[in-house]
Amino acid sequence: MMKTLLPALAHAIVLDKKCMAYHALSLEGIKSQLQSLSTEVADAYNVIPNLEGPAFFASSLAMIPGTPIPPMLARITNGLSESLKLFNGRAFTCEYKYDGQRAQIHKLTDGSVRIFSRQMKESTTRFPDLVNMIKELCSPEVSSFILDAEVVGIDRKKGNKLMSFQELSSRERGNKQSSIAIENIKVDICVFVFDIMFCNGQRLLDCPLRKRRKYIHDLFQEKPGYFELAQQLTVSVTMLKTKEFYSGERILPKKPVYYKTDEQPELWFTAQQVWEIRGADLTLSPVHHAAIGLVHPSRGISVRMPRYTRSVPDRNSEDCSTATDIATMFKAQTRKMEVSSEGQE
DNA sequence: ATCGGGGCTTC
DNA sequence: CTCGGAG
DNA sequence: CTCCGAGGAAGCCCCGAT
Repeated sequence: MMKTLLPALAHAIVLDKKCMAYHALSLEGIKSQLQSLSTEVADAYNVIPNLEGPAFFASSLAMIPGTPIPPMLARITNGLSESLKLFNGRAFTCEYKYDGQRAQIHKLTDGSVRIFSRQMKESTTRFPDLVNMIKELCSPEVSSFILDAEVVGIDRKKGNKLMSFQELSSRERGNKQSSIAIENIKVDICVFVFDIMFCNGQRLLDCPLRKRRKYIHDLFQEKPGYFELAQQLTVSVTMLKTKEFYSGERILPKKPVYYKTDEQPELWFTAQQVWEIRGADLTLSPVHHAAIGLVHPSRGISVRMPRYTRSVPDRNSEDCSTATDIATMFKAQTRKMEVSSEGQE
């Protein structure tokens, strides 16, 4: 109840001590003073949720690695349209919601690493493997930090397949005194880091997410299946409308037989929208099948560095570029060195 | 030595 | 985690 | 709208009964 009790206590103390010249203020003035007092203690609690000791009352508040901070929590919306409204047309970042367990990872100035749960309880003894990963993958110049991450169960024998929350929770717990034994861990974990709140004595919460992401990227070495940055995507409104459009019955249960590709995407859609794509070049591809057989017997043509430009509503799917069109475009472009060197195969 | 339930923690 | 009441 | 408590599923931990 810290968000209720703390402001109340602060009000009581200040009013009792008559620290401010309240008699000189209007009622509205007093209210506004108390309001800002509430904000101040709430801010302090968000950095030092531990009311013992002098740190909480220090004038310059700083996080202290080893003392967990209240986690930033998600808020539920009614759906995409409501989220969209909140961002009011601006691009925003989406992040994959991993189904695991929240972990606030601290590295202390003495070199030790400690893990805290969403409820700010210490869970270091449950994750000795995570502690080792951090020590291994953190740049030596980083003396202290606080990271926000999701720990997910992972099956390394099945191509790093992520496991369900239930499987992760079947992992041993350990207790305050003793860590679980690293040798007979039955559920491996991968850590997906999505934020860094503090690093080398510096509070980072006030700098943009983009920048915090870059800090993580620069200060840690990623290791697939062990320590990864959370997957994210910055989305424009055009893309979102496309995300809404391709839903429901427009998602197909399986690949239609007349779709000629070896690609194995997660979803298949009906062909009903024509998109304009801009690219740097057309290249011969061992993977993609567009215009296969027209410029090379076994290779198709792909777009190098493709970017979505716009959808073309006045064309239906039968009116998009054909294999012949693509072959013609490929032959017309000036840079086509692969053709001459590999065309003889 | 083994089992089961209450306690605790996660989501 | 979700839900709903209090303010 | 924010805060907070109630309540639920699932799993490990621990301790007392057998």
